[in-house]
Amino acid sequence: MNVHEAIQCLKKNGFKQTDKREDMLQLFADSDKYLTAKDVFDQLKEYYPGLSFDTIYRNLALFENMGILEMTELSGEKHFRFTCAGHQHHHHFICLECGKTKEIDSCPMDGLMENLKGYDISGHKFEIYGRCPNCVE
Amino acid sequence: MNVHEAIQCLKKNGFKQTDKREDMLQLFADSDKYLTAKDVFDQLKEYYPGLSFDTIYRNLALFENMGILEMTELSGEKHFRFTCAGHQHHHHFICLECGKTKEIDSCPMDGLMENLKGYDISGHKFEIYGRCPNCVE
DNA sequence: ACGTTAAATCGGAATGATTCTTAAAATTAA
DNA sequence: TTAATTTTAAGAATCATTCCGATTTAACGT
Ligand SMILES: [Mn+2]
Ligand SMILES: [Mn+2]
Ligand SMILES: [Zn+2]
Ligand SMILES: [Zn+2]
Repeated sequence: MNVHEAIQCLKKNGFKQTDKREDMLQLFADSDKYLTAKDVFDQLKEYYPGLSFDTIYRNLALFENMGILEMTELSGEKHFRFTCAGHQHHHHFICLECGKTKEIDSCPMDGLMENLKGYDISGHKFEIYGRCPNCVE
Repeated sequence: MNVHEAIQCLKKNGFKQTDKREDMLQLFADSDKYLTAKDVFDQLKEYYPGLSFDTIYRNLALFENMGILEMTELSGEKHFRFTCAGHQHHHHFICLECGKTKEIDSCPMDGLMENLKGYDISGHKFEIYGRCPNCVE
């Protein structure tokens, strides 16, 4: 998924193409990082002086609903990143300093379902936290 | 860890034994569930009509600092449960309806460290979400 | 190009969980 | 009994997020 595909996805579902949406998506496309609403706001604010937080939150929620962004909650804040696509289900190491991620290709759910008969599984979360080599120096 | 041990842990560190602390701990000891501050408040409120939210939050934070409770954040709210001890590191299935947990004895970090050379790993989270057999009916 | 309309944005107010304050009253540990 | 800690009270503050009414804009048909 890239910015262009994301925009097409929006239009296909009756949502409008706006400069702010494009710029928000471009931010994520460029970064491979988990960003908070504030991160996004701060970066777009330079180009859109009158920017409202509502616009950020509304669009982040929209993008998440559309499957364009994926979200995780870290220390009480929602963090978003471009949805990983193109290969199989996987998980992430997340740098708590810069938000950068590294893919973990295995999924701990593999071979675990037989232990959970009778349970209705709606989701799972596997994340590794720390500092990436860059942030370690 | 049980209520008695938790109380000893508190006293050893200069904190006092109070009825409310005992009752809070007993709630967790009895339930094997993740509870929110509100859950705890609502249950204790019956016995302590003048109970303050401040007391709940203060003691939950204290218990967490002491390692008596463990915490996870689910949809923006802190959830606490009695710290699992007595056997090796493990993870949990968490029922999103009633908070009940089931132990998952494997850890997805096993054999994963060689993929993360150069990373400084400070933690990880593996949780499975859904409905427990009781809540499925 | 123009008008219509639904969608998007803005600015600010509201929300909800949590934390913090200060002072007085209650409880605990010695 | 005394001193230290805990709790209450009542509230204010914080912070991320959501909601609202008014205004602007993108998309579509003419
Ligand atoms: Mn990925
Ligand atoms: Mn356990
Ligand atoms: Zn980093
Ligand atoms: Zn359940």
